[in-house]
Amino acid sequence: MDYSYDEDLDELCPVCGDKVSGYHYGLLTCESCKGFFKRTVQNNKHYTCTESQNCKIDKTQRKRCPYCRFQKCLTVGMRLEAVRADRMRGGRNKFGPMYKRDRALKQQKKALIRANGFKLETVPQIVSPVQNDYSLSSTIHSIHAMSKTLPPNPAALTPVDYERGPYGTPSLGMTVPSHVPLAGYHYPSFPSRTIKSEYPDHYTNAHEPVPYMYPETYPSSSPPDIPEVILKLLQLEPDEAQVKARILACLQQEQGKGRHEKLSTFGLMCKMADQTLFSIVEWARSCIFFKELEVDLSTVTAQAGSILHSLVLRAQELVLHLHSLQVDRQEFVCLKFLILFSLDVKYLENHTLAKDAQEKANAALLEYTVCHYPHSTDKFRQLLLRLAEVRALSMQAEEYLYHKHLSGEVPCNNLLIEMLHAKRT
DNA sequence: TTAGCCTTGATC
DNA sequence: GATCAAGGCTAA
Repeated sequence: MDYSYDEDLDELCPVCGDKVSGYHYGLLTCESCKGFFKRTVQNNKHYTCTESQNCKIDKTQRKRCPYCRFQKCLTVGMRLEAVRADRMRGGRNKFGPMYKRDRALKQQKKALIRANGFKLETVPQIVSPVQNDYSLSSTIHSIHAMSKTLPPNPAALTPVDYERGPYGTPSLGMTVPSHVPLAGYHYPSFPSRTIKSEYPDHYTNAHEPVPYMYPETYPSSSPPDIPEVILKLLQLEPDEAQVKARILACLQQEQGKGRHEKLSTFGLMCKMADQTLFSIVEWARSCIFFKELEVDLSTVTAQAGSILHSLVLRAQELVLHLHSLQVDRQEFVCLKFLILFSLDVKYLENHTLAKDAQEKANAALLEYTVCHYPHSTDKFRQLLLRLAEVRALSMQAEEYLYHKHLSGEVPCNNLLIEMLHAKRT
């Protein structure tokens, strides 16, 4: 084994978090998990868990519960079929092209990171073939895919027989090695091992989303005149890295749970939404003016909820619009603040302080935009237009979520439900 | 039993 | 010939 072939080895084993040594049985793993998986499958071992089948598996505790360790191996996507029944050494298996593709994708992402000067949340592993895939990477992957190809309908994926090639045609041209996969191993938790497409569309699609970067529009030598309100708002901006880390930690906590406790992809999306909401609430509470408001929530006119699909599409359109406007950081914090004070709630509408806050922020945004973008006089009007769009969209999303909650389809946290109830009573 | 290192051999 | 993902070996 070559231990220094490229920077992929900086990655952590999805099973135990140890350093990866290369691709093993379908994905990048460490040497010990590779050996463990091989021994388990070759020797047809069956373990039992003395706890509740949700033991935490990390580098220091991976030896404690082989049952949960093997479960995790399967969950993250290690493939039983890659263990050879004939124990033939050397050579390559049919996963070669998949490893190559995965490498290319990682390289592409790294290039993107370098080009944009930021770090992506996660570099996904190869998509797991198992149907009950609860892994964090694949979940994020799924969410990502859903956002690009709504409506999310996993059933729409065409099942591809394992002996078919990556592009949906029989792999006549693909060399099948003389050695055969170990077919005798049956694991009770995965009764159906139908192999889905190894190369879903979202994996072959090279158009990865590029997170929007705020253009620094003023020359570094001469700091611009930024209105005081905007400066205060900038100070209040949450540390994005911290927010990301918290959401990731939360998801990783879910990852550590047993299979029966784990949330579905949609559940994890809700979890992410929860964490994001907490951050927004924290930000709102610390906002100037807002924290001085008296809390007296009132009713909001119910609007017919749109389907999630149209909401997401509209949100994507909105993001594109904002992107094309080249909203910079100063404008962005202003918009955020104005959205907070544009909520369709009576106590805000009738509150003098709220009106003052809106007017000040509006004036500051106008002053800033006109001052810094004298050649795009239309920009301020466009910003306000988008502001109204964000407001309408957020209200519809809120309605949608609330009705879903009432029908029991979406688990929402208490804070959100209290807020939504309060607005209606 | 684990996990680090070694050997093998098909593919590039 | 180089690569690298299989299986094998063995000290702890």
